[in-house]
Amino acid sequence: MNKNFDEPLCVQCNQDFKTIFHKLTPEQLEYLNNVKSCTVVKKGRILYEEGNRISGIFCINKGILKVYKTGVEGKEQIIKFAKPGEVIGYRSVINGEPACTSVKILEDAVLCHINSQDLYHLLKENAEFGIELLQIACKELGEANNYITDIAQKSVRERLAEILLHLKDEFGINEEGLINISLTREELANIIGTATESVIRLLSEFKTEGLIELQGRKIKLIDLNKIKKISNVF
Amino acid sequence: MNKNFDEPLCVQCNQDFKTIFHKLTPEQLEYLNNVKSCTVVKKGRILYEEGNRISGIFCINKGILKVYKTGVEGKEQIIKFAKPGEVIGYRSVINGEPACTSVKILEDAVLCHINSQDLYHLLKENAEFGIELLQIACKELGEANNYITDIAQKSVRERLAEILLHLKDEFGINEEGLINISLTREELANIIGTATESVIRLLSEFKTEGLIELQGRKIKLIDLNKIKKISNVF
DNA sequence: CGCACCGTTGATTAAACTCAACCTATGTGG
DNA sequence: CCACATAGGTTGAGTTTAATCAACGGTGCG
Repeated sequence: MNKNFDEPLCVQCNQDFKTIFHKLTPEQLEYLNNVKSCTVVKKGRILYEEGNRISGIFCINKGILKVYKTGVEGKEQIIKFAKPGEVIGYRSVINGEPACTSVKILEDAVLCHINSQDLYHLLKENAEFGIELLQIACKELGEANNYITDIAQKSVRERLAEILLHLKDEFGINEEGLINISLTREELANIIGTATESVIRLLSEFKTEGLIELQGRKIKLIDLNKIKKISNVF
Repeated sequence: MNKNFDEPLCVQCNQDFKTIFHKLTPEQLEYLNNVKSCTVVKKGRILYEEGNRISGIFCINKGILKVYKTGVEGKEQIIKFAKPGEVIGYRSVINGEPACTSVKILEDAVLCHINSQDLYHLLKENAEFGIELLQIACKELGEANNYITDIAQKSVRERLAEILLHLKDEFGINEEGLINISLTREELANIIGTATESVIRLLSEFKTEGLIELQGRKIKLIDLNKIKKISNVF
């Protein structure tokens, strides 16, 4: 962990990304700024693993994180990605349980750690903040429920189309129209719950059908309407 | 909606089931008792449907409810069951969104409705209560994440074994050892995300293998260890 | 250079879905 | 009271989807 960098200020970060902390009073935000501790974490590092006890939550100032579970025979299931402005680890902290997911850094990150006690201090002092966190949890819960229904009912082809649309919405596209996240074929497979080979085959099908363009790990969506149609979302 | 019955008292219900309200002060519990409105709802009735605006949450005093989403081509995906002491609908209320699930009464129920405003009143007055609700949401979120991993990675056989164990844990067994919930084969299929016929075939396989006994819709688990082994949970 | 990781393609296999038929119990209306 | 409709349960056959297995090429790195 490297400390030779400019620690982000909570006030600034909160403005840039609209975090869960935006209902804090200026004094509370200042408190948060004092108690947090920031670190730079390099791509490829594992932040924590399923089963670890974690001492607090992480607020992301920079980078992209992969949150995943390890299922049958070590196969990874990606639960979500986290990006600047988002917090991870709150589920375990709130329930006082070991982490139920592992977290890996996909892109060099700046993370701020907030101790459980400090988090609870804020939660008890400011009910609005609690409601804010509750809203985040409920949003994730809704997404999880949607995803359960998708995996249970849709074909791999439908799910891949849907995930491509999600990734575009979540990470946006660059000047060339490529989605701003680099995932291996295996990672794509581990989001939608299929085999790597199936993803490869479907991607090249999509490509020959003129729906997408591929540049290594970067994907460009060409025919959004057809992709939407395939994905079966309304 | 029938009003000719003894409305449950929040104090009593809270003792019997340890609800999310157990961190309320006696005064707040009395407040809750005054603002809630109770109804008897018969088996088979639909409480609300996906897309409906709901005006508050429901606390279950009696009965069993099925919470489900409607997926591709109208196929139902069961998200969870709710039983006495639990609350439903909070996700939509907290996020100010229409319901993302439908709810059907599986067994005659007594439900208490709490308005959004009254809920928010309590949330703002008592931060501990907010944390309590947050804990429920986080617990459900953890379960949902587990379930995503299961559906994505396990076979139908494994999932059926797992669900049977879950149902036993959640609803318990009667004097004869039968699990205390009656589900159609189709409903079982709609939990694990498979076809009705597959459930039927697997149940009769389990039966011939001596793992379970069947009495209509009631199921008795005989060889717990083997079922656990099949389910792949540790 | 040689190893490790990733991506790709083909062939084969297995799991599970779909379709169809039929049975039973239950309830309804004439 | 019977005839019929409905819903749920079961079984078999055939088909489809996607997983698995295997081989191979490219790339980057110590």
